[in-house]
Amino acid sequence: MELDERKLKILQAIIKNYLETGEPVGSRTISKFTDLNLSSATIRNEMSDLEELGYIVQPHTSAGRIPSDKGYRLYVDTMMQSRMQEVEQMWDALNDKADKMETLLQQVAKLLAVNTNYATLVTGPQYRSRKVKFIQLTDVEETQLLAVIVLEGNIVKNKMLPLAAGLKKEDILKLNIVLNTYLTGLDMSEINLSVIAKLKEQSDGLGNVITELLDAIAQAISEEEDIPVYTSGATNILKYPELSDHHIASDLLYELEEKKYLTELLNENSEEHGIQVYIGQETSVESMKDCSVVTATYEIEDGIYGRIGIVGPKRMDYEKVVGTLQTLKSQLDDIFKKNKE
Amino acid sequence: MELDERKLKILQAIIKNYLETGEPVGSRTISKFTDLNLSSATIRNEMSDLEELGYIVQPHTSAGRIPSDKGYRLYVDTMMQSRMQEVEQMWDALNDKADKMETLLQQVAKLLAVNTNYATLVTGPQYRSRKVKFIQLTDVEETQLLAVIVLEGNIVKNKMLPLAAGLKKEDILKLNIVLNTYLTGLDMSEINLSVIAKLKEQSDGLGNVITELLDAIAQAISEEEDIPVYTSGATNILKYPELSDHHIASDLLYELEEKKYLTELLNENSEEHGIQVYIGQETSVESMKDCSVVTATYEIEDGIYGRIGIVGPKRMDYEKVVGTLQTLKSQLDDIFKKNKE
DNA sequence: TGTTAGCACTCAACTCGATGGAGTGCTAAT
DNA sequence: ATTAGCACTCCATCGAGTTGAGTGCTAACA
Repeated sequence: MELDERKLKILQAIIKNYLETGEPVGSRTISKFTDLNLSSATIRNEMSDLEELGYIVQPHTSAGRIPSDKGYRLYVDTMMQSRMQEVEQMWDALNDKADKMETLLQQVAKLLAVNTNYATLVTGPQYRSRKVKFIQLTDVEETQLLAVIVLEGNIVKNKMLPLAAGLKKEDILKLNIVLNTYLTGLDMSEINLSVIAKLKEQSDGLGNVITELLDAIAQAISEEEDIPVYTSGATNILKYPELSDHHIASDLLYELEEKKYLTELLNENSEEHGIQVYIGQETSVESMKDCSVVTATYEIEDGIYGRIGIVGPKRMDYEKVVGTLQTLKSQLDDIFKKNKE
Repeated sequence: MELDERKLKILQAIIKNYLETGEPVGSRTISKFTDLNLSSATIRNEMSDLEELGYIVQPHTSAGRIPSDKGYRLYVDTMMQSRMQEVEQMWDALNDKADKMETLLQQVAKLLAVNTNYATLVTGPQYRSRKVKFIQLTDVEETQLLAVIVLEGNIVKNKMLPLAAGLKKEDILKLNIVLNTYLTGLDMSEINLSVIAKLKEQSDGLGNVITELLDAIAQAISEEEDIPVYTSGATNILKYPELSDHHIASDLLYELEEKKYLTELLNENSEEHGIQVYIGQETSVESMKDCSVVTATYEIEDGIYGRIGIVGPKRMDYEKVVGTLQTLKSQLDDIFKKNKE
């Protein structure tokens, strides 16, 4: 059996209708809903075929049909055209905040959640390992030393260290020079014993301070390694009856709060930079088997990417979601490109 | 009518039992449950009295009784003794992370949530307005200027500024000196026009940079003004049937995610530094009228306080919660005291 | 006078069957 | 190939009846 033009139209109509109502849709509805001018009986025959082909399923006999994962997949793959959205306010709201990465991304997540009524995810940049760009030591008070470490991508880390007694201004100055000379451009794996030895050698008598500093730097770099995931609008999922079931909702909300497996999900197919749609079991995350997840990749710097995504019911408005993600993606790209200039 | 010894015992038994089961408790249960050796009929009479006194209520005729807000209040006020808890792991887990405020507090929230099975809140320090302690400008690259601003309480803020062309090393050095000289020890309200004028006067020709810098400083200070609230274990509330009702849970989870009114709640009675218990309508937050909230205040620095709290069903294990909060509070106090030394 | 046994009464929760409606599959006619 | 018609299925809903927990009241008892 083939999936001809008419079957496709009917399938499309079924999915569209189901997306709106959330109820199984019957043959009579389709008969009226479409402009095909076919009787419900004919539709029934076609629907029977579509079910046999695996695109739709019946929750139980004598109920209407709902799309299967395969049906959604077809819909997403073939029928989706990007729609430009009325997301002007997004742009404004974003530009306001475009300086502090953390706040920005949290803001993006929130914005997206408000606009789509789904739960949203945003990850920061996924560096493999950041390189040190700049280090600065300052004595803030008599007893406190402030270490500012700037990493690749202008990530700034601070660390307060207790100031060893007897460390003079000129010692600090010297340390600054030595540290910058030997560490700039290196990442974690490159700061090995020989580098450390050379550092200590060059900083006569200040070896113990160096050790502490290196700890701080190591911590700063490794802190960035587990990429942060920002979520928003988690409670939106309660708006969809099929997800607000006690057990499902509980698992989902927990995952969105804890973010244990979310990173895995967002790292999946990370070589693919377009828009990804995971339907039902296609996700690797157990708690999301009744949802669909749509993600997009944005570019922060050359070769460094982050992701934005939304989590919602299988019957989500794919067209709109994809459209929104696309515009948001390109806006983020713009912002980061501009920021770099 | 008086609340005699026996009535108190019965009330206590009712509450205890209700805390465990979550079900209205009847006279027969109490008759067996307590060691008073009274028949259910006698208990019934006493319960009738207790209801008249307002300590317990019937959800409907022919149901058992549940504690009223007034009943809980009495219980909390009179019968609660602090219990030292098996929270050794807490201490360890906390000490590991005791350097970065933000992470620490998030960690505390999580720890508390895991230990109590309720939703938890933690606020950072509530300064009125922070004073500037130290400012440092550095040229990280040819085109970028890094401003590090240290505020009272060792809150470090960074801001990247585009570097105006033609700004020389010695200009930056000069700016550093001028800024520190005139701004150290001032808070937002004290940086007025006359100070700004003096600054510009002292930094011949670099007035426009100053303006930008002051913007950055203002932003850094005001960012701290809306105190951050960290939450964890929000999904725990779904574990309690009386809160997992669709509407209630949805409102609660939303509030815990958005944190709109939480700050208000945590600021309430902020002059009172002990443990606070809000039962039902006693909270100012609408969405929490079916919950109880317990908060404790901890000290970060002399006169500067933060708060930890938990949100759960009215039938919460007050004894345990208060105990846990107390030990956690004193541990936090210790950590910050130590950090200061 | 305080306590208790006994009984009638109440009410939510549950079970069960009947009903109705939405939807299907099949068949025969067009 | 399409359609009208019909029997059939199954879920949702509603109401009646039942159950059980719990109360309030009264009368008897220590």
